Amino acid sequence: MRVLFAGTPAFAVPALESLIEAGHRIELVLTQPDRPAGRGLAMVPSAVKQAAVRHEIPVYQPASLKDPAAQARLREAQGDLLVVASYGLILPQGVLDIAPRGALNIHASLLPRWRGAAPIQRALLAGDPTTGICIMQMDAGLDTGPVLLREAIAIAPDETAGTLHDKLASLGARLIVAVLDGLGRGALQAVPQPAEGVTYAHKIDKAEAAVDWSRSAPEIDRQVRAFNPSPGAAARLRGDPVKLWRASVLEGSGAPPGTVLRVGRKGIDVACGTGAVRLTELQRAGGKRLPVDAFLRGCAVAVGDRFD
RNA sequence: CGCGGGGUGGAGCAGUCUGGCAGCUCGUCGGGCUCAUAACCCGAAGGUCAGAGGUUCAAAUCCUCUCCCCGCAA
Repeated sequence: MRVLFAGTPAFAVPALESLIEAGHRIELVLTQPDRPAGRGLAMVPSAVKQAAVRHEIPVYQPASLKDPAAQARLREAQGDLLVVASYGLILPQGVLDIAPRGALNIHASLLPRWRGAAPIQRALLAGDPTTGICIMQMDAGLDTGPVLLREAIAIAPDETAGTLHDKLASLGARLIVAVLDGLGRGALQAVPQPAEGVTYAHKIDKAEAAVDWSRSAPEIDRQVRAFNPSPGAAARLRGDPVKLWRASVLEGSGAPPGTVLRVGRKGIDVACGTGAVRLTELQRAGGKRLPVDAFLRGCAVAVGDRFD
């Protein structure tokens, strides 16, 4: 099939590549404009753009798709189908209608739960036992269209946003190829989303990464996992910023939240509002992520110290 | 030119301000001792102090440039 592909971050790359591998012809890749990012604010092309360039596929990076000129450009590409994966721009109806076979979206949740921008992190933060991928037909709403194919996966107890992202990205890649195959044979039926169980996965705000020690240990553990590898659960030890990358939940203590209860090579145990967490991988500003024993060798932490 | 921290035996760090013996906690190797939850004692090996140039009697330390890593911000 002749496909127009719209995507931006790393999540969309496996889908793009498996479509290519399955023999579909990618006429044009839409991705967000290069942005100043990282230290020094150098202009950085999106992960999808980098992949498209590797495969020598034309790339188009309009600032907005409302622009008639942009829509004309899409029409010229003459795709049968538009495939969207984490593109990051709202598609006006005019764009959704641009390909004869419509527009499909790869969404990383079991719709209608976690419609929106950050389904992976939201599922982890909420402590969901499962999540998955839905391939849906796009309509004017935010992730509201009927679902063509869906598959669930379990969220492991030690799952992080990084591991879950990778699993879902490859699942999405597999399912989108399956859907294109099914469409070709007319073998798929779109199922409207249930009205019950709708939740929204709002974009992650950096402030949410700050650890509030008065919360329960399981909540803090989920926060650590949801924000690994980005942006990292942010804590302060004696006033200095420290990122928490790995933790586990322990029984409670009675000490004021944030108090260091024990320090050892197995971890730094810290009291929470309810229960306690054992920190096993952390990072100081300017330093790298370190397992707790290495961390302690260069940064003295004593029982009674406070995280705040 | 967005702001800032950093690169020192295999790991993590101190030492740099104020130039003057290469240091700490571990790891590794050898020995000893008890054989007791991560043991303890003794000893040893292992360093172009990121790289290049400069200042100096003398540079990890001061000056200039380059490379690499990271925190913040976006």
